Amino acid sequence: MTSIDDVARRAGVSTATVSRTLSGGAAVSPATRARVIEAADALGYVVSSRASSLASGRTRTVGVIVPYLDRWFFSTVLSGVSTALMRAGYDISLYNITPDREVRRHVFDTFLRRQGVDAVIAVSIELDDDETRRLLDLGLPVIAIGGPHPGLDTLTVDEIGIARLATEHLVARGHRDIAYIGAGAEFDTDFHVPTNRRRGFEQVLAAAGIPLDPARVLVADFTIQGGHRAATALLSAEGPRPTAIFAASDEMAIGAILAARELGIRVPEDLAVIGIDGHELGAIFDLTTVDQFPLQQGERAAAAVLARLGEAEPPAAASPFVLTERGSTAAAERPSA
Amino acid sequence: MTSIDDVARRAGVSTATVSRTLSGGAAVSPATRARVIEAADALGYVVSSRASSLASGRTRTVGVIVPYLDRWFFSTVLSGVSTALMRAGYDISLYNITPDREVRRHVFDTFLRRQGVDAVIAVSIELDDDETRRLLDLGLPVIAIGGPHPGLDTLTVDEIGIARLATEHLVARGHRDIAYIGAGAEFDTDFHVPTNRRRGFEQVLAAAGIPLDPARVLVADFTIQGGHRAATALLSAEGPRPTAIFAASDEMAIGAILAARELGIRVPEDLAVIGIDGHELGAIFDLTTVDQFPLQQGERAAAAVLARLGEAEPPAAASPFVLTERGSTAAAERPSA
DNA sequence: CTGAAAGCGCTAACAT
DNA sequence: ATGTTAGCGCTTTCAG
Repeated sequence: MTSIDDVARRAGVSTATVSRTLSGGAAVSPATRARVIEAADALGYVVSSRASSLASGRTRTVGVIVPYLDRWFFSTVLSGVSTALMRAGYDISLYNITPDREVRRHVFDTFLRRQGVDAVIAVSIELDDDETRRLLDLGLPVIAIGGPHPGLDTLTVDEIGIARLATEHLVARGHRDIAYIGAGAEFDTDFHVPTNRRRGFEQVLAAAGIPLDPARVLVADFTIQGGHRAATALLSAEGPRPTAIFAASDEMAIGAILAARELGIRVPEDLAVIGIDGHELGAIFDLTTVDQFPLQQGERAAAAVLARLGEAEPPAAASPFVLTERGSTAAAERPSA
Repeated sequence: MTSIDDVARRAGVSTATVSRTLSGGAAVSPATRARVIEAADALGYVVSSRASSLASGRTRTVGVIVPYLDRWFFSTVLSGVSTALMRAGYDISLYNITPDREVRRHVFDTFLRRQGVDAVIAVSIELDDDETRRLLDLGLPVIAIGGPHPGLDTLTVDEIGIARLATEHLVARGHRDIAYIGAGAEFDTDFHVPTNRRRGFEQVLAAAGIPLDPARVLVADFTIQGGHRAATALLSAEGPRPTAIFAASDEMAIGAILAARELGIRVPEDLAVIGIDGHELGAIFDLTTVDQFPLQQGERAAAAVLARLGEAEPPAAASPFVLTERGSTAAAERPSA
């Protein structure tokens, strides 16, 4: 391992000058700078970030906490975070926390603290007060995606607005018997379940004077399988069928479409389906969705962190979302009562 | 930030003793040990791993390189790696490399070297000779998943065996006109494309005396969309249709099933479909597959790394795979000529 | 079994 | 503009 001393010796300068040259900041004469760089290149020198960080206090590493690695939304956000952080020359320390309290505490109390990260990004994690405090106690910039997180710097999308947009799309097409698949009234502490989506849904129904039948609100876990299960139950139940389904994630919406197909229910003629997210599979299922650009959310979180670290401009305040209209909500043939 | 000095002072011992106690290794009298631990707990002390690693040379961090973060196989493997490493108290430094040569070099030359990792795990990455050398030059244990990687310690599944198993399943059911969707003859340098799967497929056909029509070999990118596209082309082409499709990944197999459904082709009556991987969506599509347990592959890679670091026993040599039979390959009604 | 002391490789004053 | 000199917080000989 070639060290800074080797470079200094070869360039005929002090280690301080090498450090100054390579860290960019301080003033170094063009001639010396050239010599140092030549020496560093020749020797294939790369700073040891642990030594550097021990001396400087900065690690150029950000801790990223995610609740799931193998679910589309989270891995897409992570992908965005990774790209943006790497571009800025930052390393990422990855922590996949589980619902297990033990594991979570261990991450907050041990991993994060010993590793010495410059900041942390918490992706859609439901934190209790204690955990929030521990995070804050790190004394670092903490950016959370998907709030609300009282006390934390949170990057939110307008969940209510998204849900309203989707619901309005359905209502505008004449649907009055709309089922909702998403988070229930209860709370999932494992990852942040946007109850606000349900709220937006309810607001629009109320505004349109449509009474909400509690039996039309189904709980599922945001996966294709979960949506499939919920929709199968819903669509094969006795009594009148809803004319539309609003799923709080595209994956559940896709599950619902699959369930409908299996039951011989045509989408969109017999049933309109709309989701949220902008999932890459949306196109193949011709799914209308409200895209919330998870990749960009990750990039924005990274940008927010870099801004807090003085490395960049803060990103724009609000995360965008747009309605992507596809075939799953084409005009219904069987408008409801 | 409370440091080792604080703990030493409070326990009335030297910092050396604190270090010895907390690192487990050396002999410390029970009485002192108790005092040290009490002091450390009381102060909420956590070692600074950068200081520790600077002094000891060990970082308890392993670098994990993946080609994709947002594809099921890779994120599932990563999930397994993460779980196992975390359980062992190791941190993970995540590097999502891209096809871009620049980015890749930067990861190998700069990120990995400056960060000071104890080992690296390369998940299904196609490395050229130069990159392999750079990795080896790190002087660290390097475990690759999905080879072959000449020169690297590689965890492989028996790709040929997997493909043979899947193909034999089809042949045993009377299929003689089988299409293959997977890697083409050419090479994808971005991520490791198991050409061996095609080879296993061909071997079984040859053994069964079934000539392989080159038009039956389609190239796709291992995604649902890719499989959908390839299968749509295949199934809507002029001339006789194959009676079975062997897709080199479950995602492509699912894409094929979706394509078949759209074309009104019944699975499995008109078309049998088999995939490889053990994808979580397999059940919902009633897909027969050869499961290769990606989560466990990740865990095994982590175990292999820990073994090389002297932290555990090496995992068993061969990665298991099993045929999971579902409805997509139930007896065909239209046996081919 | 425990302490003293010398670094690990770098950065950041402080000089010059 | 550049060199000198303290450390950063820990581990590890080396003594005792």
